[in-house]
Order: sequence, then structure tokens, then C-alpha cells
Amino acid sequence: MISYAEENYLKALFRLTFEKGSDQVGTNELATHLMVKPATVSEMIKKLKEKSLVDYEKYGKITLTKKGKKIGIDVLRKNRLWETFLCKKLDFTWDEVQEVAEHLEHIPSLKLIEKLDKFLDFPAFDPHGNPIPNHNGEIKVQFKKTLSEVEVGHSCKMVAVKESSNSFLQYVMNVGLVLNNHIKIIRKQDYDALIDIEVDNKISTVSQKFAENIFVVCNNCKVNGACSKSICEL
Amino acid sequence: MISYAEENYLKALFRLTFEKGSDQVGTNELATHLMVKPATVSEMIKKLKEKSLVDYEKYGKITLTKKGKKIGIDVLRKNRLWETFLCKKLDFTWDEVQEVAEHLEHIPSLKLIEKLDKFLDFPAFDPHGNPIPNHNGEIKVQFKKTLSEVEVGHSCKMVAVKESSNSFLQYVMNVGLVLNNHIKIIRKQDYDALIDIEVDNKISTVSQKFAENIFVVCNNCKVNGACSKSICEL
DNA sequence: TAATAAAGTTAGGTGAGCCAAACAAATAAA
DNA sequence: TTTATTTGTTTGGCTCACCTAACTTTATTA
Repeated sequence: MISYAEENYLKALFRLTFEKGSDQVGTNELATHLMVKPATVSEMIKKLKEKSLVDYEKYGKITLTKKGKKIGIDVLRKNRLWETFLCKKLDFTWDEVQEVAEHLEHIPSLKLIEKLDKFLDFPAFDPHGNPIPNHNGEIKVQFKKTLSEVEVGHSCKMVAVKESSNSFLQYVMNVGLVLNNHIKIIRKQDYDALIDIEVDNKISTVSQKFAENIFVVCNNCKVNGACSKSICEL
Repeated sequence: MISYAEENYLKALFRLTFEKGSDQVGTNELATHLMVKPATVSEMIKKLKEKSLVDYEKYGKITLTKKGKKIGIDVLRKNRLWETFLCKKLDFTWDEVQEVAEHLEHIPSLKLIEKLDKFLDFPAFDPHGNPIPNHNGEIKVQFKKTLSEVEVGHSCKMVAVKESSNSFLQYVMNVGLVLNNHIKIIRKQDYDALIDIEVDNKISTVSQKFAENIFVVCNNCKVNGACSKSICEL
């Protein structure tokens, strides 16, 4: 049996490794992410190792085993399906869903999540634009970059947000940005790194920090020859 | 802050008092209902008393305070709304919902439950025919009796089930009984208390025990002059 | 390379919620 | 009314997931 806490550790480990592109996670890093103390992580990792959910040697790095990774992905899948449900069916705004989904993701029922997936018509992306793992644990990956990387004069489409804090999400809404909006880079200020963007014929000025947290796919500048999707298998 | 366990105690206390029609609950009785040991109940009741959620004197009976009752009703409301959701939207059968709803009922978000209520179009009864408290904690009560009380020759309509065990619910389905089905009492066997009932022109034989767990409203025999509904206020 | 900083571990402690076993009170039966 | 039974309480102990404080190892930098 996997507890709520263990599920959270496995989800966090998967997210950290997936987003970094490296499967090496330190205990302090994990502690920060989970908002617990490093001592607590040391203990928990010991337990997860005994259950063969992570590989770990003292003073080394944590890596998920296949079994642990599967559970982490499943929790992430549940999280994102519930977020989608809250937005699409219950009219939550996207800054309201995270807190509730953190709880819903731990409801233990395979049938529930499969039925929910069907009810939502098998969505591939959640309200923040993040990919939703399918029931096999496969994840569609977009060749996205951050808004800050797009060159002046080029256009792009917002496909996801990197941060998920309420304050950031509310800020994004205030700028008038919505998922799939087209954005044109009008100007970049060398001096203070401010960026002028055009959305719906309206020009706004945003900071570098802001732009680093907006994911886009770019029309002019293909990555790897295409902006399409690939699959990240378990 | 109210924990999952505390919520379960308050829900159980409310259900026991509501179904018995008395607000006196013993610790052993509660322990049985919650499937924990009496020692555990004694401890927990001490805590609930400190939080002013129950009234209790040593070796006496437990009664809910107004505050405790409200929480109990709210948990029951969540439970029944989620059950309705699972049946109506996710195509769960009514014997599958209880287990999952036991978890969903503890998701802490007022907004969630109000939006869910609206999404389901403010249902007054759950898939088992049990009343769903509204957002003020008011409960519609039907003047129902058990199938076993209906006289031979009389007809009635099934409005709820008393038991909620999987085996019983599956049995009910196998007999071909569905909520709101009309049932006619054909014969009662004095010797072994078996009852012949007619449903959809099909005659089945059921036991006394079975009939005691089926709630009906009766066409021929009015209770209190009517079969309509009243409101149980907080 | 030695000193310092950062990262990670261990030991001991906490509250929640459960248990078994021993005990005490209240109620029912002889 | 005395005994037996049921009901309820207390004590000490368990696991889980967290903590602080002290310590050790590894990495960095002077």
C-alpha cells in the first residue's frame, strides 16, 4: 500500500526529473520542492528504497525505479485530469484548480480515473498546457520554448505556463493571455530586459522573469525541424 | 482544522442519530459503526468535546453540538453528491460508488461542493434514494416505510435502500429492482416469512430480511395523511 | 591543500490515530 | 440484592510523517 505522503514524494521525484531532463535528484532539492525538512526526506527515501520505488545510496542521488516512476506518473495523471475536470466541467478558473487537485489526485480508484478520462474525452493537455500522461504512462511532449527565447519580430502561440503559483496565474490573466493565444514580440528593451508583446491587437509590456514562465511554440523558428509532438514512454 | 478521522466520527454520529431518531449514541455503538475499537472512540470523543463538537460526560451518551452536527451533515452532503456524480456522470453502478465516495467526501473545498451541486442540478436524493442535505444543512424527508410493512395486495414504489453493502445492492439489482420501480405485494408466506412481489410483470420471491432493507412509499396506505416530503432543519 | 560551505544523516522528540489488556462503572439477571 | 454481563475508560505501546539539533560527508573556494 502506498500512502498519500509516499505518492507525493514519487510525484515530486518524477516532476523534478522530467522537467530537468535528468534523473538525478538530491534530498535537499526534494525537500525544498515538498516544503519539508531534509531530515524528513532522508527518512522517507529509506522507506521508498525498501519498497523498491527508488534507487539510493547514502550521500548519493535519488533515482526512481521503474515501479516508482509508474506511480509518480499515475499521480501526475490524476492531478492533471482532475484539474481539467475542475476547469472544463465545474467552471473553476485555472488559478483555483491546483489546491483542490492536490487532494483529488490521491483518491485511490483505477476505475474512477479511467472513467473520468473518458468523461473528459481523453484530454492530452491540462488547463495549464501541461501534458496529461495516458493510461499507459506515456506523455506527449511539445517542442516548446519560453517566451523569453523568441526573437523580436517573430510570432508564437502560448501553449503552457511554467509556474503554477496563484499570483503568477492571476497576473497572466490580467495581461489578457489565455492558452493558445498568439503572441508577437514587438520590442525588447536591452537596458532592463522588458519585452513588448502584442496579443489580440493589444500591446503589453512584460518582464524577463514573466516571459521565462510562459511556454510557447514558435511559428517562424522550428525546433528539431518541427513543432509537433513526440511521446515520452515509461 | 478538522481531520479526516474527525469528519468520519461526526458523520457517523449524525447518521446514527438521524436514522435512529434519537440523539443518544454510545461509544461502543459508534465503535462498531466505524469499525474501530471502543478505546479509540473514548479518546477521540475527548478531543471532539474539547473542540465543542460533541457534548459528553464520562459513562454517559454522546450528542452532537450544533457545530458538530453541521459538520456531520456537510460530510454526508458531500458523500451523497459525489455518489450522485459517480452514478450520473461517470456511469458507476450503485454498488460501486460507496467506497470511492468515502474518500471524495473529505476533499476540503466549499467551492468544489457548491459547483458540483450545481453541475448535478441540485439533486435532492442520491442513487440509493437517500436524501442529500442542501447547502444550509436542510434534509428532505420522505414518509417511507419498509417493503416488509406493506400489506398483501397493496402496491408501493421503491424509493431507497436501507443497507449499502455491495452484496445487498447486487442482490437488489439481480431481482431486477431499480429505484422508483413499482412493486405489488402478491403473497406473504406465514411459515417462513417469504414474500412474493411483482415488478414489471415479473414475480419474484424475497425474504423478510431483504424486504426490511427496501424503503418504499405506499400508494394505498398514506402515512400522516400524505407521502410527501418534509424538511429536517439543522 | 586546508578551510569553509553546502548537502545529507542520525538521534531523539511530537501529535494523530489506532490497538490490546487491564480496569471501572452501569445495567440486567438471578 | 448480589452477581454477572455489558458498556465504557485508562494505560502503555505501535506506526506514520513530521520536526530540531547535532553531526558527518562531500563539494567548493581561498
